[in-house]
Amino acid sequence: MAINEGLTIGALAMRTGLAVSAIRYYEAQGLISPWRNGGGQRRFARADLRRLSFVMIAQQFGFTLPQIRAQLDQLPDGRTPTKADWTTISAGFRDSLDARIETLTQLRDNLDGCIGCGCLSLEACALYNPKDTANTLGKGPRYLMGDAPNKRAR
Amino acid sequence: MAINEGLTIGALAMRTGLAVSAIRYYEAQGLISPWRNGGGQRRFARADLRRLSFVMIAQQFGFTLPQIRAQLDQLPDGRTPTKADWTTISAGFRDSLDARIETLTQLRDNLDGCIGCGCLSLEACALYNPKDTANTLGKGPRYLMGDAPNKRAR
DNA sequence: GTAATTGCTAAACCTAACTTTAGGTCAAGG
DNA sequence: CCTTGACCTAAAGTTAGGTTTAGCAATTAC
Repeated sequence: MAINEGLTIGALAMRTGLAVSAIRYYEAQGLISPWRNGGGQRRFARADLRRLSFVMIAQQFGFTLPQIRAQLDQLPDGRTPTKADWTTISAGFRDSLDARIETLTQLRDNLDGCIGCGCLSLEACALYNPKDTANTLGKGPRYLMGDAPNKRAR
Repeated sequence: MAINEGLTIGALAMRTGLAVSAIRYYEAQGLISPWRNGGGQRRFARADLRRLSFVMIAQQFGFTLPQIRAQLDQLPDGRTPTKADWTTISAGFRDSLDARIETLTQLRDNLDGCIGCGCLSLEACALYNPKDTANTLGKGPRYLMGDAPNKRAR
């Protein structure tokens, strides 16, 4: 009943909407670092609410957990992050998001051309060499263009 | 050496850039239906080049294989698809892509607001209730909002 | 003081979209 | 004919991002 002992994992789960198991998983991935109480149970700082919020938003933006971790690692070490700290790392979203929107828009415009010409064929279609790597994120044939892990390297 | 016996899987792989294993997998998923030669090997129609092109583009757009299959199933049954057939099913892309661009744009605009106010907190941030389901596609905590498979339904 | 919650760990399971492996078969060149 | 390279199947492995299960410990409520 001590006032400042931190949040339990259940409380954090309720506040964030995340599953308890997800929070434990995020800890395993280094996204949060709770301390332990006398009985070995996790206790979380209130600032972790915000950290998890950041994680959830970043996921909607398509970032992977390692990428999100990299962002979070830029937060100040010893002290609780300030509003300004969060604003700084959030700004990175803006750029990434702009880039993704532009990529999609280009894709759409290429498609417009293709629908117009009816091509959709390997030889002629601009869609086959989109210069972005948006599709590398877990979708599609993963070793498309020469990044096979050990092909012929045996 | 017969001229019109169809493409081998290796030839198709080379022409599309896909791995042989991926092509077999696509057949298992019902995306293509090669016939077999006397020795039991797969032989593909030239139209399958275009089918696979379609698959690859659709993946870049974020469609799942079942969704792509559904699109392909709309192609005419007995005959080789015409330019017009392809144009028709490609048009569906356009709508989907427009929708995704708009979703991302809204997300970005919400973020702008959040960066401005510095909130990024659960209580106040508009980002926590984005009405789209873009994030349901294999990312993030999958059973966030009451669609748990058998929770408490035991 | 004891029962019901809640928490703990480790390991297994899940999905999508493939790849890899193992153990054979087919086809083409010399 | 015989070797080499392309092909075959079935099953297991891979990655990301978690969930589920099992068996046990700590907290909280009465």
